[in-house]
Amino acid sequence: MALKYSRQREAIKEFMMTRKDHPTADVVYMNVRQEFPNISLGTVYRNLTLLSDMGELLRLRVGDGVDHFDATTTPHYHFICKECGAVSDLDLSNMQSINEAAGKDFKGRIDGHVTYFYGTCEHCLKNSSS
Amino acid sequence: MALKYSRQREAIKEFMMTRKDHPTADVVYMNVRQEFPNISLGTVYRNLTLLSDMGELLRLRVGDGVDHFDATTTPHYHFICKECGAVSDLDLSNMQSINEAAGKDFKGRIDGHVTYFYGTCEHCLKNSSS
DNA sequence: ATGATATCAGTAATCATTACTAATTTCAAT
DNA sequence: ATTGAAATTAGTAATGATTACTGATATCAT
Repeated sequence: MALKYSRQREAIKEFMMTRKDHPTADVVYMNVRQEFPNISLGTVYRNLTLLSDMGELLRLRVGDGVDHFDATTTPHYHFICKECGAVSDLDLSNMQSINEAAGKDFKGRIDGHVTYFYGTCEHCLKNSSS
Repeated sequence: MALKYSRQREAIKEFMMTRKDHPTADVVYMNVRQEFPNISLGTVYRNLTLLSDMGELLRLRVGDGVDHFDATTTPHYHFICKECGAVSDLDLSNMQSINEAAGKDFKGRIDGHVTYFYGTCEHCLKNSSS
């Protein structure tokens, strides 16, 4: 029941802290394998899920069919490039007001929202003009 | 290349028009089977994808791991109940302004956004108070 | 009617993720 | 330091949603 220390979990956590590009489980796996060559993908998934459940990570479902993970747990918004699929952070303050706007004329209770912005990233804009 | 009529596709389209609860492929399958007992799940998926690609349906990835489909293609927002998973429409006008707000200090181009509101639906609120 | 081709039913394959199991690691109590 | 219960792991199998394949059938312009 009690949580026990594990080197693998610590390595996953540390790797996530170094990344701001919201990697997928597979990317985490490939990278942590450099330190733990025998780590299994299941261990990566289990720990990413555990850390997400504990609130130390965010699990992002950006609509590409693969889960992304984010070590920045303070509320913020994300941008997804339609060209390359890259996920990046947006500098946009929390829009609590839209919860209330959505709650007008709605019978249930609205606790929060998830917003993803879509478009073309800086890098792909440059490439398409070539 | 040219699109040909098919009874199955028409039945799927008609079924989708009668529903406002954003059914999954499996739900469509179970229902259309009453009229076409031999229809296959692959046919349902292929047509739902085709109709989505043509813009006659919306494919919603609400974060529960299963795609939902929506015959209302005019822009609107959705609510997902955390208790029962039901997906419903919200009467909320389009918030184009948040695209511009998000675009401040952002180097790429933002074309649009997807927002899902989460909470507890009217029905589950009633049940939890028992 | 006929022929080209889009679509179908049925089934197999794919892909991300989760579950299972025997072996290993952690860690509190001795 | 040793022990032993419980958590964690590596490896692999299973799951579930979706897509791809294939030979047969339906559509439709000629």
